[in-house]
Amino acid sequence: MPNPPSGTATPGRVRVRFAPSPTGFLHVGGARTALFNWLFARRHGGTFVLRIEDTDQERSTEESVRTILEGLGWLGIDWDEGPFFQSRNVQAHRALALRLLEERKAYYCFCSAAELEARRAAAEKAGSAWKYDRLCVNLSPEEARRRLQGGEPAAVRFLVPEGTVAWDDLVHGPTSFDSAVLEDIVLLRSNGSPTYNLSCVSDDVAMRVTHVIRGDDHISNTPKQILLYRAAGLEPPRFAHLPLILGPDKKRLSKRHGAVSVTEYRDKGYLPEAMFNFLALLGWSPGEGREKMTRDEMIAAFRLEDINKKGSVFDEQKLEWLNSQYINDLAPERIVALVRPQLEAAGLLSADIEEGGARRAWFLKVITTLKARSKRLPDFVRDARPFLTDDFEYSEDAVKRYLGTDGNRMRALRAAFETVEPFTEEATEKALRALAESRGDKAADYIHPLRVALVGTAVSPGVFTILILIGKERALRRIDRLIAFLDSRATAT
RNA sequence: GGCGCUAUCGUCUAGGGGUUAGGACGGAUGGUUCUCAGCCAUCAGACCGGGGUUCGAAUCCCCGUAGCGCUACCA
Repeated sequence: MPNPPSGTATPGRVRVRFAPSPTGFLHVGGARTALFNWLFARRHGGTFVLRIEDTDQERSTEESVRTILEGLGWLGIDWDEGPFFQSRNVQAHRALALRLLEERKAYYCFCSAAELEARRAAAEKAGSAWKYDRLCVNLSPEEARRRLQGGEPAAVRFLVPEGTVAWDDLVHGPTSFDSAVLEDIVLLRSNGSPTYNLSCVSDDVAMRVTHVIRGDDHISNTPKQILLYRAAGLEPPRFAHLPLILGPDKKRLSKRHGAVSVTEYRDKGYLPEAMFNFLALLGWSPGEGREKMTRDEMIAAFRLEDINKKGSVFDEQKLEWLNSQYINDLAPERIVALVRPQLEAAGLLSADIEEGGARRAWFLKVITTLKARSKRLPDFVRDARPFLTDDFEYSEDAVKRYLGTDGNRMRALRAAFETVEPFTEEATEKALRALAESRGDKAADYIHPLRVALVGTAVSPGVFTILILIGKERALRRIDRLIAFLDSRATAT
């Protein structure tokens, strides 16, 4: 049972929302925002609402909605209400704008995009910062109505009142803006569609959102929204602005930094629990140097006050390390279930290693010996290959480093192994070492080529371990194959 | 340009008027050993700069500087 909410929460039930726009995949920044909202809601026994901000009809796609839901689902971030689609609420958004219009807190603006652009260019040329010049602010309602009826298109602008706008940001502390720096923002476009700030406020009110937790690229939208709440006579929610996730160049993480979509990380073989844990630690720390934590531990420890203000670089190496930690905790059965599709795709899946199959137990042993050295799921597929098929090559590196010019040692080893019974790790190791000693060689002179014979690579788990896993019969065949390879090489040169 | 936000090891961070400035990833070295990984041990590595306040500042204040974000009839 988590402790009662700490002082940050306003009284009453916590309601938060994640509001992605479906114009692409779920990127890690968005995922982290969702995650923090989720953690906060769970911590306070509140409600997590999912709202899809699809009002940009040009760029929003259903496919994108699907991948966002898929990404959240993969991470185990579930929502209590929604998904709601913002586009369904445009009537409410418009009604709010119309109400402000009625109360003279907003006004019609007939300036066309081209006129605006011209005036802006002129202002910039003159070296002054451009802000909408309020050309239409004093139009009488009668004149506005007349021009509207005459078919002239008009946008609705919010009349920004004078004064300062301040709020106590839950992560940044007291923050304020002079409203003089704000221009009269467009609420309704000339085609009648609502703009972001209007829709956002309208929906947050409708959904009774108590805490807006979002990226700090929204800090400059916050005063506009607070002003809108005030104009509507509504109490604004609390705001918490999260630091951005950065690429290695300290710029906001984007596609040119490589993978930014959570599904890409899934496909690269990261575990959702590792990704979740890693993302939670980006900008948040529970203190005490805790790194690897369960979801419940994170929920219990989560406090907005502990979120730091500095943007954090996404360090995939650390993600990989965390992932390896999580992989290590996984039961072999779970690992098999996770890599099964890739095994199948690689043509390595056979009935006898499936659940209930004759070699199931054996295969679980293979996975177990591979576990400690695996950082990502595909590592298993790569490393399990020589256990599942004879179809593998000798790596160039292994050949260069460990293969001599003739097969004599391997011939001797093969003969020695042939008589080892039972064929155990201890017995085979003893036989190999005895053989090496009797011939005045080092054990390594046999061990390394043997590894190449067995798995084709210069690196693997302990040779005797894999030797037993592969089994006497197959091992002898593979030694034969290496001898043949060595002999053909000898005659070729 | 305007406005805003930020500033502790390479990276993620803890700490916060008096500390050997702590941990994790990554790096280096050594150990285990048949390789690599793992594991264990050790090491290197930071308070952006300048002024204040103070007996004492990385910590509080101011001023710089730098980085980032926003500056749409996108969200």
